[in-house]
Amino acid sequence: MDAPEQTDEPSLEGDYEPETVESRWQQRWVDEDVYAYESDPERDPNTVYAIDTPPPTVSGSLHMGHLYGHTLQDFAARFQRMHDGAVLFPFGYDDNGIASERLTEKELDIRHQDYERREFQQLCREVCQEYEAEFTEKMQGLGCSIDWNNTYKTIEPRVQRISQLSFLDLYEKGREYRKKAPAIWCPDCETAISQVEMEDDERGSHFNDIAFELVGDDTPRDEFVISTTRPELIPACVSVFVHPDDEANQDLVGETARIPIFGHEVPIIADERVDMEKGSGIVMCCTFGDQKDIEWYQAHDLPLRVAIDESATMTDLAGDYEGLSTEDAREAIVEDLDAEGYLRDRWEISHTVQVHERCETPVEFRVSKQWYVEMLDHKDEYLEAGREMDWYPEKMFTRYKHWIEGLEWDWLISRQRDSGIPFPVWYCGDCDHEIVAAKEDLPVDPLSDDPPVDSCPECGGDEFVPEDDVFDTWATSSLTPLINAGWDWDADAETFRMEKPELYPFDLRPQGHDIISFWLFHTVVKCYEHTGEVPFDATMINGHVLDENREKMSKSKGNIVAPDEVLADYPVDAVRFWAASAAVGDDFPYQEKDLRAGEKLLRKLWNASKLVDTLAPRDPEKPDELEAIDRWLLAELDDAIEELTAQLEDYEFAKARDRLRTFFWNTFCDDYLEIAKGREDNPSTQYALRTAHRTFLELWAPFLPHATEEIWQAVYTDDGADLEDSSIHTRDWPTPQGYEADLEAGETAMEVISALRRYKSENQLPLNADLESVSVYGPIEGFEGAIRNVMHVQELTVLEDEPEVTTEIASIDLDYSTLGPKFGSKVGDIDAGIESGDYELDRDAGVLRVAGEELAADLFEVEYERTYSGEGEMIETESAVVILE
RNA sequence: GGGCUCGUGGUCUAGCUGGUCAUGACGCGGCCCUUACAAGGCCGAGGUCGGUGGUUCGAACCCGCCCGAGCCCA
Repeated sequence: MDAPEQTDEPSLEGDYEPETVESRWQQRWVDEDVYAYESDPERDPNTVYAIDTPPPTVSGSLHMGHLYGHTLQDFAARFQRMHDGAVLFPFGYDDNGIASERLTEKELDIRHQDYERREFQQLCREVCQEYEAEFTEKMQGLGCSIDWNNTYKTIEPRVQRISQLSFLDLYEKGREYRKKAPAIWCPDCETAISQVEMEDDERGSHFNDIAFELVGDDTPRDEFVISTTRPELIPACVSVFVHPDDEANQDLVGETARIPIFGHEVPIIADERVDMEKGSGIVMCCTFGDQKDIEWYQAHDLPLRVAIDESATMTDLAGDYEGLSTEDAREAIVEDLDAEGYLRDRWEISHTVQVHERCETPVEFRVSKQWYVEMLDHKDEYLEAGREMDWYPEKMFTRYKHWIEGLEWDWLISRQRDSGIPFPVWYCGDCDHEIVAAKEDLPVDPLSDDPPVDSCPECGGDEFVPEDDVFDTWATSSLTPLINAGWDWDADAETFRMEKPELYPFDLRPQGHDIISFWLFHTVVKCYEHTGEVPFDATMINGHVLDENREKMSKSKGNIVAPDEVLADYPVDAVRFWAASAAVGDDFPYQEKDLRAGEKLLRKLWNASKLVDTLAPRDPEKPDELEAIDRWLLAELDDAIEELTAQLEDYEFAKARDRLRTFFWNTFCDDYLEIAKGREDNPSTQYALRTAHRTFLELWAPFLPHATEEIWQAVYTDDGADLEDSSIHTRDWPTPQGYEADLEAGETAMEVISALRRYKSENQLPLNADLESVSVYGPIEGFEGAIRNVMHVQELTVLEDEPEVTTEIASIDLDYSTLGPKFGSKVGDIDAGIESGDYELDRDAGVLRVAGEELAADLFEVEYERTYSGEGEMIETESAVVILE
């Protein structure tokens, strides 16, 4: 076999070679800025389509989720670019955070603690650059129409400035506060973390039954037993709870208990949050064992007893156990309880504990000073904002709704970490007064920079303590629309303004369904508070890519499919065709056979293009009058354009894909092209062929950008034309041209053709075998030539009258949709009457009498069975009768 | 434990504002080299629409319960 020839120029020669074609176009699209967005603040926002893209963590590898998510966005971007003009499809790199911190330490063999934060961040930026470049290359290999001139990195100073501006704005609006409150805490990382960063893990442990004595003389009993997995928390015990319906233990309510070993006394309180099924039904409440302890602490105004410090070491409250780790203290306390007779039982269990997802350390709940964004008082507004957006699919709105309705805590935004974007805040060393940075100074790092004042405006003190916390990563990720629109503080005008106001609100927020409650929700909160506007017109929720067996891909299962491997075997366009197969929002499996279907389509498109090229000149004259068959094709094409446009506007990519494939493959290739082969010198057909072919390329362009570009450039552009103008992707989306045709006749003709094909197939005749004489009874006016030609019919007769047949009633079809409401429960009797033949058909009156009722003509249809008694063989189709002799 | 979503031939799916032969693709079997494409074309087989109870003249579709899967939150 010959080596495939390197094709540097687009051409229709030979077979389609995606491996050379696809990379060539990817390169040229980027090099020649085909997808560049030019901002014009004066532009009408309605003519700009802007996508707020998700910023992937670039130090990680590209996975199928990236590929799928961006491909969906690209369908929308490419369609909108053709349909409605300017499109912004930006790209964001998320490398602000612990992942890049670790990466930098590893890469440079350093510890971040040895550097000033600002210096270390500079090192991070340098290290991340390589990863960004690599990620960019991989993304460009997906063929998405991203504008690579419009990118942002969450680690860059511009983004730091916006993040800090956001903090200042919310602070000034009174939407943020610093408060001592319980927070989820990782004792290994020594930071507060959010709920999102926790995960469940199954761990071995022990249940310990511990006896508590009652205090006082006249007590209902001497002692009771509680069960706990965390005996080291008994020095932190602040109360004991009993369920109000727990009759067996009701006598304890109102009494006072003494804590063994430590001796302090706590009240016994009734509360319905007690789980009566667990252990003795009596539970201790500590500072803090779990989230329920926090609820109780808040609900019953309990005191704090902090026995565990930020590094999971016992405090002085733990008396003799001070300085021990929680684990050592647990063992020591159990031993001592046992020695003193308080330990009544102990057995091994396995249970779920909540651990920090990053280091797998079990979390603690600690009281510390943290920054919060107030949210609970604006829940209604955020819900309303969600309602104002269009949701694709609509059903996903309920997730957002339930999330907001279930919110119980304000948003904790401070993290005790080294890497990240610092809070632009200092505190007065004397009075703890909060001093925030001046907007024009941002970005600042309080660890390196001085506060904007010389003395505390509150007490006059001149010592300042820098805040060393950094923002939660979502505090920055939730600003992507503002980053993309260039939101900033205008010091002269003393107001916030956007560099590209025409983009905001954005047209589309794409989202995985798993992070609706984080990314989308937090973005709505932030942008709404800053601008008073809902940041998105619409949100498109994408599902997850599962493995061949419909299971979630995960490293531990080892069932991950890497995009690199897929793209090594299949053309990008075939992968895109697969990506378009699922309804937006549904999870769907990776299936290799679907990729083969895409490959077949590319081959079909290529081969059909070659055929069209041999049948018609590239730019034929438009004839004054089109013939019926050609007008029919173009009228059908008009219908397809109309439907596809509506589907793509509604993000119904799967429907659009199937509609277009069916029309292209079955109607155009199987029906029309076969007919056109016999009409190659006909100017009407030549014109229709070219019009349809150009239109098909345009309609396919959002789905199959590489193949359509290759064919378009090979056939319809002049050499050396500027790609920005000549690319198929910058053309106008097709609109219906108003072709009128006898669609019924076209449809009937196609039925006749397929009936003849079936006849040949069933009689094992070649499809190009001659048929001597064929008669047709049915509306095929204008299509006689086409039928004769494509089916090789020597003599075609159109019958004026129905052929000689003896007819017999085969069945009577009822129109149940009107019959049902009209006759209700009589329908059963009517059915039975027809079934048994017990009815009377009055042809003169046009009515059917059955079961004592009279049905008008519009309620039923009589189907006849025809028996042909003439010469030859009769074939019936939906709307025609065909006779072969 | 709570909420949301999903369950349709061997596989992936359409249909789900109720109307009676349930759509298409892949796979499978048979036939056909026809003025692009045999990696094509034509024909065919294959379904208790997860189970169950109900509403209705009529349920894949609406409602209840159960089973299974996924996501989110406890």
